[in-house]
Amino acid sequence: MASASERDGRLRSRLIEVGVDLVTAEGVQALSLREIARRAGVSHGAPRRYFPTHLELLSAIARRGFEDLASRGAVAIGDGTASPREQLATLGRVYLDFALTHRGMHELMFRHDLLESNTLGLRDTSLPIFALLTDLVGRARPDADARLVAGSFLANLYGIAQLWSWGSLQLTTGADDVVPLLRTALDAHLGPEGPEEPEEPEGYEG
Amino acid sequence: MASASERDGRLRSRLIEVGVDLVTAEGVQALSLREIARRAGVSHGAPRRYFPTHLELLSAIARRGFEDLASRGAVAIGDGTASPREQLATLGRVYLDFALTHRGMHELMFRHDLLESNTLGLRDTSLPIFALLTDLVGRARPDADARLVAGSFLANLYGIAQLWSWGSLQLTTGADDVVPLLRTALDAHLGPEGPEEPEEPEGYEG
DNA sequence: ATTCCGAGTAGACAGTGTCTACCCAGGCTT
DNA sequence: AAGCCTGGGTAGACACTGTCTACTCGGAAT
Repeated sequence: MASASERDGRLRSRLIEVGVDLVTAEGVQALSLREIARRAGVSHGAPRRYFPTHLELLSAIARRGFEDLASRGAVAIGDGTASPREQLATLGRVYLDFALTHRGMHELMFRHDLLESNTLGLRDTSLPIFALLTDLVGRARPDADARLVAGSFLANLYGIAQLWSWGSLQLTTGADDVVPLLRTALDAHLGPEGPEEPEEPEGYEG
Repeated sequence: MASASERDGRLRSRLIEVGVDLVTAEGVQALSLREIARRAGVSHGAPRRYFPTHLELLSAIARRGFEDLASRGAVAIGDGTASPREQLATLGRVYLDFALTHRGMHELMFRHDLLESNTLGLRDTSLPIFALLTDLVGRARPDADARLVAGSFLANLYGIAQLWSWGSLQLTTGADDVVPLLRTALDAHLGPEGPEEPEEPEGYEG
């Protein structure tokens, strides 16, 4: 029986689950170490056995968010037979939808102190995502430096998620959903929407 | 003598200055209410006379950051005779430079809890900036919806500042400065760099 | 049967933001 | 001129936080 491995991380995964629920329901400021322990039904010192510091517990919760997001992306992409542009549009929509419906988790995922400490292993999580983006961009725009365009596009998505989530863009654009902004970012980085085949690159020497 | 107005806000502005220095020197986590009061040489209850809550003091400090950034932008723009694209490039460079050399302040300025509470009056600060951006974008790209493009471009700049500041892009792009990314974002939203005169817009009637 | 050890408890400590009672000098009224 | 009032600051309390440390206890291994 799996009693060993089961009990090894029983409280550990329970803490993470409680944290995920808590940040989803009440936001990132509710994620105090003691509150998580309380809701998990253990004393405030118990988490220390598995997470030496509060930050490491938060990192584990944030990583769950990244895994969740990556899985949603994978599901939406499917077998990956759609055009690169369509896949990028799908990924962008999935990401923005996730960011706006899981605001607390999204905020947690991109906290500076989490990202800057490598305890999260976050770079390992984000690198394949960035590689996928770079590949798609490279296929959609073979004329450009795919890493630069993919980086700028990723930053664009992130910025839209942030500015939109705190309402800085709703007032100014007057729109009631984020899709036009996503389309604008896509058009900007991939060129205006070609119907099927990509337009011939100008000034591109093969 | 201006004793009345002087003494009225003497401690108030002192607290803000201490906060600005502190966040610049030691980062946003050093901005505890009590630490600011300590460095200002007053008791921990004194700030409450001017800032009913810690958040309002932080907001006042952040607003100083916005004013500083806006003034740098205005200086860099000068009389505004340069081309819209050049002005946008200048503003982008000023913003990214500010964000990367004043990381603590930049982080404070865009904290969710500050932006979401209107105590800051931040929207009043950011609206004219966005209006300027929209105007410049509208002149640089008369064919497009200026609000959408300006919003996406602003989000792009913000995202680049964030992702770059925590190192998610250095590793992947391999570059050692942020200028290529800025150029990529500019090219994306304003079209590839025309030498002097803007290239004729395609499919533009009128 | 005894020893040992992992896992969790409980208390202490320094630090935080907020609240409240107090205090005191300066200007006002009377 | 005497007394009051009030703005501006002090100081202590309170609940809460993250971390550290001493401890307990049940079950497994020797």
